[in-house]
This record gives sequence, C-alpha cells and structure tokens, in this order.
Amino acid sequence: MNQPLSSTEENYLKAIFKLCEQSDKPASTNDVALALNTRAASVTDMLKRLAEKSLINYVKYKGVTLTSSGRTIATSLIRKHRLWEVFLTDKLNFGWEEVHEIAEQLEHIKSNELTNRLEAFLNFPKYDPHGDPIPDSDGNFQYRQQVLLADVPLHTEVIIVGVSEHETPFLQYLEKLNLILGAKLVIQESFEYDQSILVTINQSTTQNISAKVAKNIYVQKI
Amino acid sequence: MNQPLSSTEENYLKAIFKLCEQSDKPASTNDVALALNTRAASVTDMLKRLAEKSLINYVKYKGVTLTSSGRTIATSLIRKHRLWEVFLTDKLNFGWEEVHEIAEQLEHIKSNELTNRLEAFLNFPKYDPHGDPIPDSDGNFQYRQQVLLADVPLHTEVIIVGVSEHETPFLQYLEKLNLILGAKLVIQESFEYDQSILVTINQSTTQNISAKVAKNIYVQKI
DNA sequence: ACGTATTTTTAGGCTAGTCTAAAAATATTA
DNA sequence: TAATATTTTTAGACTAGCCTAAAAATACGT
Ligand SMILES: [Mn+2]
Ligand SMILES: [Mn+2]
Ligand SMILES: [Mn+2]
Ligand SMILES: [Mn+2]
Repeated sequence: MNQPLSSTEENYLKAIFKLCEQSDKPASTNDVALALNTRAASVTDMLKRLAEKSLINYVKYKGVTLTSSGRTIATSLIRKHRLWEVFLTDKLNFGWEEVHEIAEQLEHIKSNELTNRLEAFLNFPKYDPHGDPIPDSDGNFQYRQQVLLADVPLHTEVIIVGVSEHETPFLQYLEKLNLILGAKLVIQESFEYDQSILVTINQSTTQNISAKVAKNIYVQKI
Repeated sequence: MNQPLSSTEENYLKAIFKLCEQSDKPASTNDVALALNTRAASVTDMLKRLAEKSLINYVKYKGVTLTSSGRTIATSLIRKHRLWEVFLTDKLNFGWEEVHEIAEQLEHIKSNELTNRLEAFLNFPKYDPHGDPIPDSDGNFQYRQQVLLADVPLHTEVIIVGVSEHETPFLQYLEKLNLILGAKLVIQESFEYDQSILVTINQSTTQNISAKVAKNIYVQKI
C-alpha cells in the first residue's frame, strides 16, 4: 500500500477537492466528469479505485468526498501548483496568463524536499500570481476575505486581490484592461440593461466592464 | 501526426541516444532493455511503435539508431535534464548526488519557452553539476577533451571535470573523499596489486583510490 | 560447416485508463 | 403516485505498456 499515485489519480483528487471546497457537499459523478473533461463512466471506474485506496468516501449514486489522506494529497498538489506559478512569474518572468498550463505539469513532480526548498527560494509566498492562497506544508490555507467585484456597491474603493478563472484568454483580456492584481477600483455606475459596470482604475482611466468579467474578479475593500 | 510523446517513449529515445553516442553503432534490443530496466520483448514492442513514428531507424535483429527527429527530441530531453540539475544545485542548494532523480521527472515537462527561460535564468550554463555538457537549443553539445583518472600517468597535475556515473552512493562517496568538480589531483603511485592509485588532492591530503572509482572520474590536464 | 549458445522476436496475457451503449437507480413532474 | 427525465452504473471493447514463455534468427566454437 501507499505506492505513489499516477498523475491521473492525482488530478481526480484535486478536482474533487475543488468541487467540495465551497459547498462542502459531496461532488457528483457528472461534476467530476465535467471538471476533468472526461466521461461519467470513466469517473465511476476511477472512484472505485480511489475508494479502494481509502483516498475518497464514495457511496454509489450519492457522490464523493475526500478522506483526510485524500485531502492531504490534494492540498499538496495545490501547494506545488501555486508555488511553481510564483516561480514562473517571479523568477522566469512569465505572464500570469502563461503559467497555469505549465504548473499543471509541474505539480506532479514528486519530492517534498523540492517543494519545501522551492518555497524557501521564493521567500515563502502566501499567494500565487492569481491571488490564490498557497497552503503551508501542513495543508493549511490562509483564506482572504474577499468579494466579487460584481457585488460591490457604488463608490466604494476596492483593490483587486484575485480572479476566479485561470484561462489564458480571460487573463490576457484583464491585462489589456489594466485589471491586474493590486489595481484600485471604484465603481462609478451600474447599468441595469446588461449588468455591466463603469469603474475607475487606479484613479486614472475609466472603463466599462461586463457582468461576466465582474463576476470573475475578487476584490477587497480598503 | 506529431502528437506529444509519452514519458515512456521519451525515455526510450534518450536511452538509445546515449547508447549510440559513443560507439555510433546501432544499439541492440538487449542493451536498451538493460538501460531501461525492462525486458527485451517490451523493447521490441516499443521499437516498432517508435519506428512507425519515424523517430528511429529499426531493422529487425540488426538494432536501432535515432533518426534526426528522434535525435532532436533526445537532445532536448538531455538539455532539460541538465538545466534542471543546475537549477537544483545552484538555486535550491541540493547536493550533486540528489538532483538526478528529480531531474528525471523534470526533463519531461513540455514547454520550450520554459526551457529557454530557465537557461537564461541560470546564465546559460555550459556544464551540469556532474560536468556533463548542456546542449544548446539546437541540440549541439560542446564536448570537452577529457580522460579517465585511471588513464593518467604518474605525477601529472589534473583537475576533476566530470563523472561517468550519477548514482547517489557513488557521488556521496566522492564527496566524502573530497573528489568534487574542480579538485586538483596528482597521482603519486599506482599499485599493480589491485590497480588502485595514490593521489594527492588539492596539494593537501593524500588518498588511496580504487580502480573502480578512478574509472568513473574524468579529468583534464592543466 | 555444423551444432550449440545467445539474442531477438512472436504469441498471448495482464493492468490502468479510456470510451460508447445499455441498464439501473434516482429525481422530477403531472 | 405513476410516468417521464436525468443521472449514474454496468457491460464490453479499445490502447499503451508491460510481462513470461516459446519460437525464430543470428553468432560462435570446434
Ligand atoms: Mn493555476
Ligand atoms: Mn493560480
Ligand atoms: Mn542526471
Ligand atoms: Mn548530470
């Protein structure tokens, strides 16, 4: 027992973690299939194997949650993913829209010593380039209190602290609009018609932002 | 066609490259099996598939060599392996005996941009922590003229530039004896009895070195 | 050159992981 | 609550990669 997991098995654990993270309810077979871009039948297959290894709690037709050893592995993957993303942006000067795909590969490198030394080399960062918290070596996250830009009232000054989507086109688009981590925003107007909002960015330019974008940006009041 | 290769396929190409590097003759099925710690039947299987993809020249019963596209992939793997080894020693302070295993994983990360930026970040190193040359992005090696310590005549001053084995115990042993890259050696005596030699290290200590060790250390006259 | 030893390939089977199609269970709606 | 819709599981098949055992090809010694 306790032989190293395949990248595939690791990806299932990570997906289940993320699906259960918010709601705390079990994840459905279909949700997992959707998250991993695979089919429900393949998921059922894998759930049986992961349950066999005591990494998940799986009840037929009732969904899946992680056991504590499953959660340990999942958080370690997220930790590695986010630390590598910091490495790629801070040390190799990649843009925040380029790092996710490479980190998807790097997160599967197996060496705790490597992870810990990388963390030290990066000066123990607490957040990744997208503003997501980096768990410590015990798997504890430092969650930040944050709200969606879409839920912020008018005339409140806020600062961008994160995004809820990591896909390249979205991040490139934000970059273009100067909507990067740390940017200061004030909502000037909200349009009923299409739920878009008018925001002032860094006390200089003023931009119209679609509802879709506003729902994917996390901000903090200052 | 030209879909990305699996790590397994990449490892076969790397092994074939190394087997053909010195001798220039085709590698035998058994040699490949030995190098990859697998069975001859599995090798035959894979050789058929790699030949199908035009990555190797394979003639039944006659052995295998790389095609030029096979060689491109193999050298890219070696390039990545050695650059990561430099990263691990120079930036993360790993010992030269700890890096090989981790680099075996890292060499399969797919991103040319990553490799090239890593190379720049490391200031374009020409040799890895074991003294092996790092090919450039076109796959060209800068070979060094070097001889085995075992073949050096008495009383010649030489400097350690490389090792021909990367296994942890061997490298740890060298470390213990202060036989690290850059150490200056002079052979004082050679013993017929067991082919061991007596060497002065860095003009200070004098050590007896077994024939086995002396055959795995590369040196340069100075 | 011929018989023996070695090397290599073939044959057939195994596991992990994937898929589609069909069956079974659960949820929804009238 | 009974019919229908949705979700999930099962059944069966496929590929990559690996294995052992047997057959075929090649190399070697006398
Ligand atoms: Mn990411
Ligand atoms: Mn991220
Ligand atoms: Mn190495
Ligand atoms: Mn090396």
